[in-house]
Amino acid sequence: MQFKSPKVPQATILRLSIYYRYLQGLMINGTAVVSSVDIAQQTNVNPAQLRKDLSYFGKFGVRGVGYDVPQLLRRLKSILGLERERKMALVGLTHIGRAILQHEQLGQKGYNFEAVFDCSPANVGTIVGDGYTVLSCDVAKKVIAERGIEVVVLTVDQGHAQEAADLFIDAGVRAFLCFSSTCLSVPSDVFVRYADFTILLDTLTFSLSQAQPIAEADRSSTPFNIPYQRVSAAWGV
Amino acid sequence: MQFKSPKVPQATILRLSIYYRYLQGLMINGTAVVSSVDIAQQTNVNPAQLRKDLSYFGKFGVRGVGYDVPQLLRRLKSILGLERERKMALVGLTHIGRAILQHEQLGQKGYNFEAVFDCSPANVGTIVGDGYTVLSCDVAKKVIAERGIEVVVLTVDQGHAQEAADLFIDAGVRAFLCFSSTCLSVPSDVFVRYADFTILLDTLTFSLSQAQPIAEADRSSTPFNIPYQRVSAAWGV
DNA sequence: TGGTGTGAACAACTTCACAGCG
DNA sequence: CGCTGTGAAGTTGTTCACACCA
Repeated sequence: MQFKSPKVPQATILRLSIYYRYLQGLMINGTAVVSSVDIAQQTNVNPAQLRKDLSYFGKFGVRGVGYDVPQLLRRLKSILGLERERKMALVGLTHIGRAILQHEQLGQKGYNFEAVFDCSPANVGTIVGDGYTVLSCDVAKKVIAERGIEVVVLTVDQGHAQEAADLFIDAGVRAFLCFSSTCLSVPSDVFVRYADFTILLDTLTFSLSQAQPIAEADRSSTPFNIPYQRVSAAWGV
Repeated sequence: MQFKSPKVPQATILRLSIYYRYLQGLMINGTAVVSSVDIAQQTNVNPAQLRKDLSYFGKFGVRGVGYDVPQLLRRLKSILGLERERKMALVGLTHIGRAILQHEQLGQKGYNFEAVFDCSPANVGTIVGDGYTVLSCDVAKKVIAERGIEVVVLTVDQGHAQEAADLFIDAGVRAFLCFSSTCLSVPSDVFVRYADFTILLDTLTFSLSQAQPIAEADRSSTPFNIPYQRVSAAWGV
């Protein structure tokens, strides 16, 4: 069944993940069938958008009826590559790093930490979270290879992100979730996603200051003309 | 100096915030002048993109020279609405919530927590982080108004996000940074940004599974044709 | 000369509108 | 009759290429 594989927008993948979460909820409360309009409403998306998103990957629904929840869930799981568990490492014992280690939902979703690294000698050897012994970055290459780690969650201190990324790229890691506000420079076969929420705060601040045009004083700033909010925007754009 | 104010892409605001961070770094190490090519390289953006982004808001550079770092910083600060400090509240004492409270960079950037709320009676009244007394959600309306809180960081447990959002919308809050994976349903004058990094992990997983087309077995999945990586994509799209 | 500013060309993404089918 | 699936139309966003100016 070879599709002619038209280009899949990046934003589609993001939305697929959002649909997936909503469907998991439906599954739990026993809903069997759902329409594109319903999913779309609950995920702040245009119904046609949802159908188009799915259409990139095949046909999933029944005309006049809707989508079978368990079946669509399985298909999405397969598309997103979530059938296999993913082995991750956390690098950098910051506050956020420690919090992420304790995030129960990650395990439920098939994301498991196999190692925790930190470069500060004070932390190496201590035990954190659910019984992880903190490893030195010196053994990165060995441990990454031995434990088959594919994804690194980078929660190092400001300014050490690039250095750490280089180290783990050298160790063979090709996927990074980066929480610092530095932009990483990486080879083109390495994937990076940025999760620095202070950037999102800035966009909120911008929206707020546009919304209440003149606060107190001179503000010669024209209220700039911003297009309507789209879903992808709320997610970092 | 009334601009004709053409539409500003949402993605532009995001990038402005990223440029801002890079310029702060330049400022600290004393660089006086910078070119669009340099900023663009360090932020993984096309130089024309950077210039276009700025052009929505005026003219900032000197032809043949580049941009004056302190001056551009000031202008960006003004555009993003960062001149005034922003009062925030944190809602939900989860692990991530506690970590964010301790995030030093927020204060440096003008984002200050004025209150911490939690609905669990076990937490109310305890002291967390830098001396915050945890407040009950019952007093939300009063406290929000009294302290002039504009932004709520929502770190409640899965499933309580909508409920909490409704409560604080009623209390007058118009900007939310939401860490749970639920999509909120809010009036059109309320701004929401989502910071659920598990969605980003899913997009990483997708990319990984596309990159190594056939892992072990049957996988009838065609390697879908994904367009090149763009900056906004790495930020959640 | 060298780097900005920008209209115009291009590319990506979203929405419409309706055909098609259960 | 209702809801999916999808080409075509429309909209938004990015890149090019070059005029312009210190």
